[in-house]
Amino acid sequence: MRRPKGMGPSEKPSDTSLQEKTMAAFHSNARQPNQSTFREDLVAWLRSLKAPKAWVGLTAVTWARTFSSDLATRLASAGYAELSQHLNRQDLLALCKRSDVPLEYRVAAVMAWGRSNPRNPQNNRNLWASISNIAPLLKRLPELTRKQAFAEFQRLIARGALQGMRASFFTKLMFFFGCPHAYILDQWMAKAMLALRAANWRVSVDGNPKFVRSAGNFIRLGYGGTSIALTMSGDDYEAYCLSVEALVRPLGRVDGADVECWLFSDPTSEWRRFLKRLDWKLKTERL
DNA sequence: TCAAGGGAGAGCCTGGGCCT
DNA sequence: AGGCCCAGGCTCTCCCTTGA
Repeated sequence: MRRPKGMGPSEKPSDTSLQEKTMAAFHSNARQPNQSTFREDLVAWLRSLKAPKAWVGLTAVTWARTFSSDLATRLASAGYAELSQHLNRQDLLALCKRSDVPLEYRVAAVMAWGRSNPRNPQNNRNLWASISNIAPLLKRLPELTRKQAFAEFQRLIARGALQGMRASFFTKLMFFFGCPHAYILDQWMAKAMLALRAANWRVSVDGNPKFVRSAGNFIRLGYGGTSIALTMSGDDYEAYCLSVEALVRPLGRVDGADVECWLFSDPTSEWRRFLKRLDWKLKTERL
């Protein structure tokens, strides 16, 4: 199936009835996601796309080399082949379950998988220096709810105990270290969910859908739109996870993690190109 | 045809400056 | 003072071009 004409923010939907239904849903601000929460035409388009290519990150050794040659050497000679390999999700999930691998090495593997700031050595040095502060929380992740875990992360941030790591990478740790039903929330997942949410679209003067982020979003990007805002709470994160799960059936996916893979897509996909065309620097507007 | 080189795009936090 | 915004950081990978 091709991309529907009405998909884009400045293009008119070809199906009038669909347009009416979609527009009616634009003003739905319900916090609990339901079918009208999302733009149905976008969901249908997404469902029709071919499976995205698998994400490929860095090896832990390569990542470590971006800020510490000593650490890179230590990882390379630690006796764990996975630290020198490009891991997929399943590989990384398996590695993170292994208690025989030092916790910080597993964290490095997750940071590498997500390509944490290879262009910013100082950031990664800060991140690495904060690991001892976050280690107790990481060990408890399997026993915490996703809302509790995210709230504890925010408390660490507020105390200044965690530098170089924001929600995008903490949620990766939540996912890989076994916090139940936690999903990764990075800029692309945030953008995907904001774009799918019908309340963030309006009808412009020429009758076309126009992307305008409303004020009621539980997902908030940082300024410039490349990071997750520090103002997101545990409740906000919980609402995000519920939204992901609400898309399992509409998108025909297996579970929330599968939805996340689908929405994250790959950097060259049609879906990603669509997201990039939207204006993420716009301030939120009150309806 | 293949190897080498170059350009562009991918990732995201921080610091600092401007604005209200 | 706090909100808002932008530039900086600068490696790895992919893809296209060039030259042997």
